[in-house]
Amino acid sequence: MTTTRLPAYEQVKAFVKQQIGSGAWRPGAAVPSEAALQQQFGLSRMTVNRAMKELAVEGVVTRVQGSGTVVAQLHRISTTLALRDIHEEITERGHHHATRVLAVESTRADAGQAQVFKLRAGARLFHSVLLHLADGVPIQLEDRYVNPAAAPDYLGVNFNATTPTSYLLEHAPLTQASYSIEAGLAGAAEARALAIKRGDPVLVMTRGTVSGPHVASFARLVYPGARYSFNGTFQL
Amino acid sequence: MTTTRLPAYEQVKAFVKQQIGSGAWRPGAAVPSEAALQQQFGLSRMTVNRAMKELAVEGVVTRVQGSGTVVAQLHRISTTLALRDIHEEITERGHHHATRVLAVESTRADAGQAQVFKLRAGARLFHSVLLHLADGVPIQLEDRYVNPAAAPDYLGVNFNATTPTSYLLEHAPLTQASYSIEAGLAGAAEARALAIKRGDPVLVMTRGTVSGPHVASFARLVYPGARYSFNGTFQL
DNA sequence: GAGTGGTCTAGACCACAGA
DNA sequence: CTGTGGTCTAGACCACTCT
Repeated sequence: MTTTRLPAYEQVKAFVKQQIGSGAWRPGAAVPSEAALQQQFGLSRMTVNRAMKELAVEGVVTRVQGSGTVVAQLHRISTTLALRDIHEEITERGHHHATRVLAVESTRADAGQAQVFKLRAGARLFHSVLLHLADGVPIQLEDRYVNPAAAPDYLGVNFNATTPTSYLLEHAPLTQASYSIEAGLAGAAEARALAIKRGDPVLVMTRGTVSGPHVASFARLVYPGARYSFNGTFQL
Repeated sequence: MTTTRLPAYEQVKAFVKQQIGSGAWRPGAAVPSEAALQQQFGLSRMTVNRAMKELAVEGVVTRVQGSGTVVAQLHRISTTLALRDIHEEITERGHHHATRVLAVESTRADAGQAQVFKLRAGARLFHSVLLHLADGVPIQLEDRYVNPAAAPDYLGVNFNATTPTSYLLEHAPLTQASYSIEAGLAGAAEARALAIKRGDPVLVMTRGTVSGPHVASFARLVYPGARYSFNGTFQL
């Protein structure tokens, strides 16, 4: 056998997806109740329930307790955008990752930073500026501020051996994060670091992380627009 | 009671997350087996299993059959980037959405398009160019090619009443999609349409969809960099 | 009240990893 | 072989919606 036998709940999921994909069940249409599917497949309700629950999580169907299950109105084309460690991302694609440390220092929070980190203005903040290269080509400029309370030894880290992302995940367990992706133009300093021209397009990701009680870190990640893109796929 | 009692499996999940979040269980550390948690909480194995299974899906822990469960090495900061219908997205934020139809026409596939759509060069393709506005401000320029086999009546659609995304999801059930997000510079035509200056930064999303046997559609969505960003959050 | 999904139990058998 | 997670059953009670 080349095809391993699928678990029962996967067969139910496949059946439902096939009905939807073929257009037989249109968005908004009712999906058979768990009891009906139970009969049809000769399975226990727990198994059918698992299948439908997973389809609901995937956004394929919408379930309302007491009412029923319907084919999701707008199939959310939702993919998981994984915000991964740049080192992992580069090496996984078979390239060589190197880091150039441009600055590692202790600074004082200005008014805006103080608000973001929920500290008072003038509080100590760690600051690092790193350039990440894939096979020698600049791919990400990482400008990061770190809350000393969350990672007291941050300034002593050897960033040629560990990335800030990796170090922080290890030492300041992540409880919350948010990101934003925008387009921008390279400023003079950014252009110089990334080896592009001033005014060239760049992708800017701003990322904030919370670790327990602390706002741990804020990073501005600048990617050369011509050399980097975020990609993803979605499968029904 | 302001706090509703949490389901048992949610309590188990919360406990595990709390242990990880507080740093008590570090990445790579073993998580108690299902049997142990079953004892500790006085629950059936199915319930404990559900909790751990969901944590695995969320990327909080890694499970290996026969081996055990460990705290995930790098907490994937993975959020679902939902590629939603622009109309939904704008109205949900309380703004008014309007569409300006710049072109709706039938064209012939050039070599590149033919390859993408898996058609022969010269085959018929539908083409639409729309400008989406939020409260009168241009927010997305949508340049889209559609496979007539997937949506024969595409040219007859009233795009002031329905967006192409919405129409296609309705008439060509989605089975697969892929996207790419890049930074670019506005060209002359794009700048004019979006009411920005030539050379201003733009976010460019390229999106392809497959519906059953057909490559259904390819769209190039251009957002003014200063007025749009992709955002997301992650919660442990 | 009938029908639906949400949760939970106390068992069971299996596939797989590691000693 | 023991311990682990993966799957599955045949019941059960509950919360909710709709009529």
